[in-house]
Amino acid sequence: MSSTGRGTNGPAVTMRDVAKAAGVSVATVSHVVNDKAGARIGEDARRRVQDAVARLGYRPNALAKTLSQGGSRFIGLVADAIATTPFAGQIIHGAQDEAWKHGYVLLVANTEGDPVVEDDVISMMLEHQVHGILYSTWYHREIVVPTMLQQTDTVLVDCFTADAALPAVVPDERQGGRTATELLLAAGHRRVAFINTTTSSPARTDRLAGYRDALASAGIEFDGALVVDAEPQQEGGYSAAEEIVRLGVTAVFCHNDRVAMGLYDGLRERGLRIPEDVAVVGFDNQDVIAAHLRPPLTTVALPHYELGAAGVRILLGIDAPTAGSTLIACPPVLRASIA
Amino acid sequence: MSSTGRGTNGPAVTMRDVAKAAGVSVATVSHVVNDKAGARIGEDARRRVQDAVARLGYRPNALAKTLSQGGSRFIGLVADAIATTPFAGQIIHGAQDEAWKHGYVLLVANTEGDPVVEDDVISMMLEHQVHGILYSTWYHREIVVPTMLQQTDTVLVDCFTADAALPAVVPDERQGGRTATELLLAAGHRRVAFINTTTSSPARTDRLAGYRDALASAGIEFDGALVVDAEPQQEGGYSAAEEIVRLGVTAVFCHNDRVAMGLYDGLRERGLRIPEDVAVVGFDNQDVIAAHLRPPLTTVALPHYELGAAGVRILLGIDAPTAGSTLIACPPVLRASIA
DNA sequence: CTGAAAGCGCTTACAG
DNA sequence: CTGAAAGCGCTTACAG
Repeated sequence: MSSTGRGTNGPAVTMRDVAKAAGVSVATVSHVVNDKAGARIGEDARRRVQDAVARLGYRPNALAKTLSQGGSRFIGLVADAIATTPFAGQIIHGAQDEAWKHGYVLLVANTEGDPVVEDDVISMMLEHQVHGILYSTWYHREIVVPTMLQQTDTVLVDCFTADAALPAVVPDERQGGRTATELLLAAGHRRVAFINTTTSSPARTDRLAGYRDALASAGIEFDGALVVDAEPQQEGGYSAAEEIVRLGVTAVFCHNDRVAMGLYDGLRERGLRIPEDVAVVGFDNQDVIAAHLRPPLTTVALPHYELGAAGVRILLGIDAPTAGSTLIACPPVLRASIA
Repeated sequence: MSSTGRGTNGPAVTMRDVAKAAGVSVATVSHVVNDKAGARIGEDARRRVQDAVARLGYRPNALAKTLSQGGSRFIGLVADAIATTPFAGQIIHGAQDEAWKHGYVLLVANTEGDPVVEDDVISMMLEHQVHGILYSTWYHREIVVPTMLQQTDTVLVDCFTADAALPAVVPDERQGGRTATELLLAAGHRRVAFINTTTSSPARTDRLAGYRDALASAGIEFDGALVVDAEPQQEGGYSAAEEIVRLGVTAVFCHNDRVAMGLYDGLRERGLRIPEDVAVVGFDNQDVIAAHLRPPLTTVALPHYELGAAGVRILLGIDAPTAGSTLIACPPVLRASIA
């Protein structure tokens, strides 16, 4: 790669070079470089080593260190869709911060859901001696894991298996649904519709349960006519507008922010104002959308960052995995779509 | 991590174990496992090794391999914002696909733009003996790179330095601007407005240049009154609507999709239909937005995937770096917002 | 307080 | 065709 102009790196300086320059053995260098507790090193030798390190620009070879110590400092993170939403990015961000905090480095790989790539990626990670693997999906769902994962510790992030054999950390959809609904109820609304998704998923089931929880707590009878199904995108929300108007509700909880965005459109087209005529709450807190709708959308956040962080905590044994899935709260994000 | 139920991994099986099981030396195992061209291995020995490998479930230790071979198979990718848009994810996706194709693995790290984290991240990568580093930003801009990058080969992705000392690969904003404008011109529009961003950047400068190029080629005189500046989000587009209406244009090129989204709103509010009354074209092809606006937005794509892929190609010396920056085309994405 | 030596799991000339 | 041996850059008992 001469064309790129490689850095000023001659043949890397090793611990032996430092030892020679400092007039000590490599063992001594190793001890001072790593601040070994057990090792009593003379002030003089220590200083000479430190000087040599600085002067030569010595940088330890992490790979060699791993080899001799056994057990690497890698954690693998496999994601199924890194390129479509920021969700995977948030999981990576949370996982990385937590991993770093404990001296671990993330080896991330994107599979786009391809099982063949998935196996390649997992063997790559295994060959790199990862401490364990975080297997993540971009939306909460049940999965069947690649069998190759049995060869290492793994924790599931934003997904889970039917038999709950693997520790999993997922968003608390039910609490999220309850929270969203309560936001509307707290503003005085009594007839609140719920535009749920047509696709079956934990989000569909549990957000509905949360919606019912909130109604029950408020002493409002559940009315099945008030929940309408729609595709989980803008188009779905837009189409649902007519039904929402017909229902004559004053508030609606949307399955996600994209649906809310479509609903805004449909409502506006029918002369309804948000939040004066109808209050709206979304779900996801999707960056490019929620904060920039008119009015800015009150919603409930999907805790992807925390999902990633909690995942590594469990993988490293810092947090104990809950029996079943570990639930992470979906916090409310208040903006202006509720009057 | 016993609580997680570690995989069925006893003390990893090594090449020595395989050698013993196959009744050969480790050298022989190494040769057959790596399919060494030079080495003539008897059919018999080869088979015994392969059997042992399969039977014991041997998996080579990539770290040890790297150590003995020198020069690792890692490429570092530092990103400044992985959690807000899918852009970084697309760069990662492209870089990973290309890296894998050549037997390299990506070590990705997110810095959220923090210089301290940046230095930590780069030293981590250096210690892991990366072959080189891809330094990327989530929007195209001029930067000054961390000096630590001098210690290895690096290529800039979606950013560049003033002195062009480092190879860089960036989107061809000018061509993108021209393409967007031409889409409108080709549909017969003559008075096309341009809502540019208020923030100074290559995108602002070069998309404008492209817009002028297109007009010039079409023999239309540039009219400065037709370019209006707005903040590069929905709010900016919405606010610009009034001016657009006043201008009486039949077409507008928006600095990005988010601006277009806001403009849709503002235009609709004034009773204008898209694309019948005014045709709109965006920029970015932002996943969650562009395809789901009403009508779906015709736009020009930011080639993040290609940026990442081209970056590794240059880093690996497969493609020669262009003097100055390597420009990647921004292709048009046709949908329904142009009549 | 400090060093010689063995070892981590692999590769690679070099012999035979 | 196959193996013994040295070496990659580090760590870690163990001596002294």
